[in-house]
Amino acid sequence: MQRDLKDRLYEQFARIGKALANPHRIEILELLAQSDRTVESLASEIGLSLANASQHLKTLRQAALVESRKDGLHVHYRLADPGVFDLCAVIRAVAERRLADFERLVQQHFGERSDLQPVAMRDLLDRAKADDVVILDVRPAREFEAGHIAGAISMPIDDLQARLRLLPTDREYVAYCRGPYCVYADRAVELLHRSRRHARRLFEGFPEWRAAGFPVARGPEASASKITRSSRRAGSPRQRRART
Amino acid sequence: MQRDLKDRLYEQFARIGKALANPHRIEILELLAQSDRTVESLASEIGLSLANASQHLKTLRQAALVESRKDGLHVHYRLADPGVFDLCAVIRAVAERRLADFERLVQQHFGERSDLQPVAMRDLLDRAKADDVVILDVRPAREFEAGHIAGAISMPIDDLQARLRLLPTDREYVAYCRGPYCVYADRAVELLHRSRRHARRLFEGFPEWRAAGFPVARGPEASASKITRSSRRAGSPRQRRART
DNA sequence: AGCATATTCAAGTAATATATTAAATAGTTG
DNA sequence: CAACTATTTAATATATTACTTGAATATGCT
Repeated sequence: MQRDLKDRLYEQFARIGKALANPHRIEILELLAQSDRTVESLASEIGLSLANASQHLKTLRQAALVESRKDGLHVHYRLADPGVFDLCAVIRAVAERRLADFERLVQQHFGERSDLQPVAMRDLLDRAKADDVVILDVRPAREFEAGHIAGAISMPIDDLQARLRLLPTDREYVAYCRGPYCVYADRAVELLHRSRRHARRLFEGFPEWRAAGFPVARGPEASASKITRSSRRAGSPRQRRART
Repeated sequence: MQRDLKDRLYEQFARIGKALANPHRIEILELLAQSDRTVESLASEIGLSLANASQHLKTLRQAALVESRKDGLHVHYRLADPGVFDLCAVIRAVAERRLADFERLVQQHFGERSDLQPVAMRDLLDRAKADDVVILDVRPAREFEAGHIAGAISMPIDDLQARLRLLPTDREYVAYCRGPYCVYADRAVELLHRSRRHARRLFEGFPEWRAAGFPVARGPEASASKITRSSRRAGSPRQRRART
């Protein structure tokens, strides 16, 4: 009964599913959720051959999940719709809740992270409004420029060590990166702790922040030199807020 | 850098994606979003051989999207997590917005539906609170029992014609079914219109209602005989509300 | 024009997925 | 226990997918 119609509708849904049926393609989508990228840039970041990356992108384009724009020699790919990130996010959520293998993997590699008391998005928003915290975007500059948490300062993880002296020691820092399983923010927090600064990471990454509808900004700007010392108690970090 | 970890994480995500890479498996998931079902029941509804249905269910179980429970001769399958319906919903949303083929298909088969002015979930909730409308669940009784919109009356589409006389002519009706592309509610509205009753369909279906957090109920109950005639103007349907 | 670079395309192969058929298992009924 | 039903498993043919390699295309630069 209506079999033909149903088959055709579900065939369309499965086009999306098929595009998500490969680990490298999901990784491509999550990278594109940070910023546009060229084929070569995606291939080298993920460790794919150029031809292979190009083929995956073709698959994704045929499923209408990405779009491309030609710019001279380069072809820039981008997500076709904010809903594409939702796809990744829901897959991740289900994997977290349901896949024992996934949980084990996370436990092995991020088990110690709970000691670092990641900050929730809502809490960060409140503290940012109170100008209570310095938000550090530790992703590559290109991704910061494509979109970042409003008020954040670009401090790519590779430059952080060299630029530490720009960061007053009496402020509190929250670092964020690409997502909950990206280690950039962990490394940043580690570096900041080593230099006796108070720092935590945002639990999520920028795409989750944007998807939640929290304030974002675009473009370069906000050099670290703008960070002022704490106006509250010069020389000593303010009391840590209680978090449960 | 951290390639090995990333590969393993994305491999897990892709397990979910692979499970969604087949039209019949997506259809199985959407059916299970209505109610638990046995293998045989799924196979016959979808038009699959038993062995084939069993294999698809095995795939879904290995991706931890469904669980099974043995009951005598039968094995009942159910969604493993509410997030699994979210997967279907997000895929559908992306298909609707991005796939031209899908849009064309919908236009061809449901193009005339906009004439019927489907009711939005929010509007239905408001009107239900005001006891302004009779909500008819036109899915099979089994699905109604597994969960339905709070206050709805079970009126399976196959019985509707025979039970029409139980429905006062001076009330307004909203019929709903499995989802936006299920035709049961369309047929119900058509039958009700033919018998000069005022009726519209809910745009979405029960799983969307539940996922939105609107009030639901379980179990049999609520026979049609409980429907009272309108207390406002006996004999004539009340004025239609303006909808834009 | 000639060369370099970025990307796509085409062909081939290995691996994986799908559906069919037949056989095996497990539980129920008489 | 035999007959029956629901489900799973196994075996197989076919189709699809993933990655590699090498060639083709397209653009920009000198």
